Amino acid sequence: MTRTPTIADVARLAGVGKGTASRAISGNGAVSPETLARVREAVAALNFRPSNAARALSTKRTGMVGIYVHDFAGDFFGPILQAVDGELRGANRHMVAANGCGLGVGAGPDDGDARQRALDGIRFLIERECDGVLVVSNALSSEDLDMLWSEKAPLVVLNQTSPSKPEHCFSTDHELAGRLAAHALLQQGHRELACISGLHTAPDNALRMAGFHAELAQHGVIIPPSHQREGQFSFDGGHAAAQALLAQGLDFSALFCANDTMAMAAIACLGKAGVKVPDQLSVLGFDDSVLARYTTPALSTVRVPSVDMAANGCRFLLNLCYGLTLPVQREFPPEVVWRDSVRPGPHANESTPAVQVKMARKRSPTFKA
Amino acid sequence: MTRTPTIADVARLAGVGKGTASRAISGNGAVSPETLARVREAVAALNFRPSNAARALSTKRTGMVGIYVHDFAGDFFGPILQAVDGELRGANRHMVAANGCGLGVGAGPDDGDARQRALDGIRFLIERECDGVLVVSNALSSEDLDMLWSEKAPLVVLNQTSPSKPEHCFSTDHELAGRLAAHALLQQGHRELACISGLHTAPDNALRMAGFHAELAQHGVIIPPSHQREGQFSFDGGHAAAQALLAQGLDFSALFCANDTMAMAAIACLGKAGVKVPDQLSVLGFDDSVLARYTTPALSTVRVPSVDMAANGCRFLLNLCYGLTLPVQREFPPEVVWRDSVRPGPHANESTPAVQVKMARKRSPTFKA
DNA sequence: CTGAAAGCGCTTACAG
DNA sequence: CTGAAAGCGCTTACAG
Repeated sequence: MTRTPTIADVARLAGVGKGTASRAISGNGAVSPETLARVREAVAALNFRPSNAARALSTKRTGMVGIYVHDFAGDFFGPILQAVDGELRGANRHMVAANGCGLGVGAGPDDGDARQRALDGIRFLIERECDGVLVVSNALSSEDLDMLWSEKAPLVVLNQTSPSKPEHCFSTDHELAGRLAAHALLQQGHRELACISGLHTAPDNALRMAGFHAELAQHGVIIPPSHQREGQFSFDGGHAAAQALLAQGLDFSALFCANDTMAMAAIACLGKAGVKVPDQLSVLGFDDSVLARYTTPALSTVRVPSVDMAANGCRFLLNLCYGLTLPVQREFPPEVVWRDSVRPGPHANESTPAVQVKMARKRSPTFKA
Repeated sequence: MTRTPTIADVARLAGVGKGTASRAISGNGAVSPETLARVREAVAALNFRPSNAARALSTKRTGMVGIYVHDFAGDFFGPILQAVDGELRGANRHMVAANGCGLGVGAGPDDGDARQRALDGIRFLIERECDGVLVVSNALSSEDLDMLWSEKAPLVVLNQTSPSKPEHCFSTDHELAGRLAAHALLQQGHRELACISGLHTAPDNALRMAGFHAELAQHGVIIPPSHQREGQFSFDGGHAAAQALLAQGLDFSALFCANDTMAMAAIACLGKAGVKVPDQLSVLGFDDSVLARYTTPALSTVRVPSVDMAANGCRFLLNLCYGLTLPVQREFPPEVVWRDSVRPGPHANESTPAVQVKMARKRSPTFKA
């Protein structure tokens, strides 16, 4: 017969009941050693693979967990997907991914609003019967998350926190990270600054920039509105923002970009305009993505451990969905990494202002695993 | 009741049989307009969503198609995943992705061999009951593909061709693309060259480099072995290769890199070493990935329409698996795109050699859609 | 056009 | 420890 074998075939060949075969194969329920061996033999002989659909129907678990990201391209998401897929396969589950961009042939990345696309993408995953879903989006409010948390699939959010379910959120301290960025620039003697922020609607961006400006203000430096631009976290946006900044004249010695993608584009723009980085202008990135080591010059940046964050969030979800007890960790401290794009600035010889960055560090509360 | 509604609930509420409700909901089979309306109402009232698991069990289709890529990160794969996901969602199917890197927590990208990981990843997708699978790998031989094609799920391969099932392969003409690269450099007056190839085991790399060298040879230029390095298509590899090249002295005027990732890393390496691109050295990339516009200087490169390729391959698979008739196209001509990293070389004033690149262009045979 | 019934391939109480 | 039976929620011949 050419038909794919079912568990009934296995049972028959092994000379046992279907129930026993099932228990032997799935490992749920006791079977005698001899029976187990016979069933195993039959499985091997027939090259039997249990049907996931049938299993899903009777157990009400599909073994798949979904992940929603805004976008599959980009240096930020790739490594996260990689990490999640790794964890899942390690746990013998699998990943189904959705993103907020592709919704049919004609849809470009920008039609419809990002929030609705995120909601749709996540619901798609839930309707497809994922046992749990991971979301990394910056278009969702706390209320949106609350709504999502009331649906049937367990959901953990990455790169964002929410007061209502802090234990389901895995994020770095973006505010602290922003302070670290400010501190880095100040410490190098820069006080005339410009910055390119990400999407103004994104919570991580808001926290990051708030921390950045707060730390600056604490040391008496403020950035005039004309020197604050928004670059939507994209290459194009970063490039345009840098261009606009440049058009006003180069009366600042350092530029902070809210992610490495924009920093790379800014450097490209600067290069084209003939301004040397870091000789004439220092630029500091954010994320420490794969790009950062290989821009020209190599990017100094503040690193956030996004891969760890994703891996741990995923393990937490796995524990939640399948009753596992994988180790999960909740601290993902940002840190600045120095490469070649930031040089000492005009105020480098003044006494470095004392910084209280460390104060801002707070231990996160302990949760039941 | 808080139980999720089943089709039986819908049927009861609509006052019809389960079979009728099923026909009305799925659209398979005729139903009278009135019945249809009543069923629709019931569906809406109960917020009914059919169970995919149950459907899969009876129809033997899961509605998911798998895609295997070596790696989720990287500027090449991201846009491909994006395109495939878009096509699939447009067709109301969904994507499950696997990659060759993550196989459990401890596994790094380099343990085990790439071929085995590709085979495992693809089988994983098949066992998970994907209705079809898309593969983009450069670690598989024609024999491997033949073996895979004998398994149950229809499989289409991207970025590679195979003689046994050409209609199931969607690729650009890598050999021609390599010729184009050579032509571009020659035409700009470069005759002393160096190159960084990708993985030597990868078919696309082999074709590309063969075309490159063949075209060069046709015009009397050959690259000494010392000036040919291998960079595994990665940032790190490209950087190391550039470093090795530089260590030998700068006796060449242009460098060809077999992908943009390596080109970006090479530029970074060059920059660190104080050699100016393109003033002292021209560099030509390959792919025209998202990075190419934003390196410093912006990268001249040969573009391969990988997104089109992925989208069309996916549509072909969709047609195959679900009997659809989506339009599919099979020509993905490479072309060189000029930006700022290549400048006229020392032989720019000599008569440009006549190039026969166009000859190499061949129409692909026509297949039944 | 419609309903009743069988079946898809597993798992899981329930008896023994 | 094991078998027989019912059930998971759909779809699809089969009659009518």
